Amino acid sequence: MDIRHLRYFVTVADHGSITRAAEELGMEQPPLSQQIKQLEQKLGVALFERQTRGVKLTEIGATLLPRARTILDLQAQFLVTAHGLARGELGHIRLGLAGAVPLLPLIPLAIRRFRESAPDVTLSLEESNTPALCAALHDHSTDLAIIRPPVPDPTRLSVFHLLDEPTVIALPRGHRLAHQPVISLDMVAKDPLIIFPRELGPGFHDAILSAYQLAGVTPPLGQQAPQIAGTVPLVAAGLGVSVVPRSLSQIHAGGVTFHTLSEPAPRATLAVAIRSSQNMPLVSRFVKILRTACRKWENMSLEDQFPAADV
Amino acid sequence: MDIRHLRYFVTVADHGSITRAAEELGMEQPPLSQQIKQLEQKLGVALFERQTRGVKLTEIGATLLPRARTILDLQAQFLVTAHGLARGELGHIRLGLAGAVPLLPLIPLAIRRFRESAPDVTLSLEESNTPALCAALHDHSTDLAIIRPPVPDPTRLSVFHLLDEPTVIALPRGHRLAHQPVISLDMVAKDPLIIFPRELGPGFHDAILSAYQLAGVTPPLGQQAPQIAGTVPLVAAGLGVSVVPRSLSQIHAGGVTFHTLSEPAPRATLAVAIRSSQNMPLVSRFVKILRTACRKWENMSLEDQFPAADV
DNA sequence: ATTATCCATATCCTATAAATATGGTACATG
DNA sequence: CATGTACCATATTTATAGGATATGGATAAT
Repeated sequence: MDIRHLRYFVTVADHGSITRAAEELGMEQPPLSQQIKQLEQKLGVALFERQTRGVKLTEIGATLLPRARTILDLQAQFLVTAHGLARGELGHIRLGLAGAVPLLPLIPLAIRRFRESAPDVTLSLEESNTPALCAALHDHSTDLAIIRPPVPDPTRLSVFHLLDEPTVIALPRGHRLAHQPVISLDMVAKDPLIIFPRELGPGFHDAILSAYQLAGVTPPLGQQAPQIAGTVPLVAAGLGVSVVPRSLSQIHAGGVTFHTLSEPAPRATLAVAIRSSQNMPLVSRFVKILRTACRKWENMSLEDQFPAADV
Repeated sequence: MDIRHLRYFVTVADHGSITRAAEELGMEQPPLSQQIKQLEQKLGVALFERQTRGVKLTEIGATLLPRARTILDLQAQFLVTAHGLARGELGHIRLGLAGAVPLLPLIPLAIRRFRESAPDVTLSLEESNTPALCAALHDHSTDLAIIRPPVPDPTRLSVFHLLDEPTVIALPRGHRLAHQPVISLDMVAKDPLIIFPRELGPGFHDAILSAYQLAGVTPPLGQQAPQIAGTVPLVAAGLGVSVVPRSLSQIHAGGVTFHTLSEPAPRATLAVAIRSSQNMPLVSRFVKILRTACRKWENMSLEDQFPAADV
């Protein structure tokens, strides 16, 4: 049996006439008669009762008709879904975000733009750390991840650079340098450095420590923060100072002040990673939107990068 | 697109290899490769990622796979259902019963036998009156009806005789003839006759009245009963006497006694009616079972006709 | 380096769906 | 009552498409 047979069956049933159904189907009457006959033979049942004027469904035919319709509907849905997937207009994307990434206004913006371009795509977000996100990509529990390079195991992953974000230094309220707009690392060499565990973001972690090293100082290590953005409250509590991506300066917890770092200053790099085998148009489109958004963003003024409403 | 394509798609996905899928499908590898390729072109998406050793589902392919499976399942169900309907092994039958018919042990027995022969057939019962049942047959709200002939409009209906049941006369407790085993109609000529409205069963109604006429008497008409079996409680209330099918003697309400009628006695005829256009094997089978059961039943002794447990 | 495995391409063949032509039947109409 | 019309069925031919066979190419295993 064939889907064509079902379509013929339904069309003939709807028109009550083989001749008219043939018109609708864009074919002649004799082949349609034969196809119906063949279907009946294959099924072993009479679907129609031949009358002098047209044909009429038998009871069995009437029983079978709705089932044939659902199969045809499903098949049509199948085609629509496939075409939609082909054009990246529907489906589901699971997006992983490295620590503190959502604080960068750029990212929510890109997500919003993507959802406008593909309204039928459902999106799930998950915030985690870079190594975990890479593992999630590998085991297919995430489709796309914005991470802080480098990735531990780049095999089977494609990584696209997004942007290098400047870092700032966070000082507690009342710190002796709280009034200095620009600070160099050697000026805080004696302040305990609040930093996140290296496992949560080896790239950024190492960037911070090597910047200290370049500055020729070795800070005492303060308490470990549970995540990248988690350093700010600890600074606020007076446990030390911290070097964070500039986007974190949006957090105004407990009078913490953020100060531009003079060179040598680490940079917080962001990249987007996907599986190399990934060829869903949805994902490619998301990556494209992200990259163009980043290019625009890098040419913006500081005020535009962090709109007043957010700062 | 064709169901065959879907079957190929699913089989290749299950085996992870075109070659092995081709074996399973009983065909060679090259045509299967081509069909998969065609399907991908038609859908506009890559379903598989060709690898050096076998093929692997793409993300889109994995999304589409379960949908393809459901379509295949539905199609298989469709075939099974059609074949089942062809053999009369499944489906649904709506059976209409005229008044007081279920009291005849024969009918439940036939129903039970039918359900044994076709366990997957669902059966719905409805008790009504003969004209209403015929109307229900015409408008397809019932498939089969056991009625009391004649039917008002026999066009497009086929009626098969089932049996002629003797009638008995029902007397209230303490009636002057309560001890007489055999009674003739002229003996109760002065007792009010409890009878159902003619609309509920014209055939039986007329049979009763013409029997009285043949006996040369015209009884006073008592209260009308709401249905055929509804006469018995009215007799029990002392409102008169009633002529009922013998199967009603199973009702022992309020000391009513039932007495054989000497000639001229009406007969309560039962028949089964179906639409003439009806050609469902299920229905034909039911009719057949009914008729053979009736033939057997007519040759039974009274004790067998009304088993002790029921009488 | 060689073999084996597996997918892709090319060509041929067969099966089947569709078109054309025609016949038969019941209902409508003059 | 005869004719015409509408509709389905049958027969024959044609074209298309799926399948088989043969072969080539790429990659991993020995």
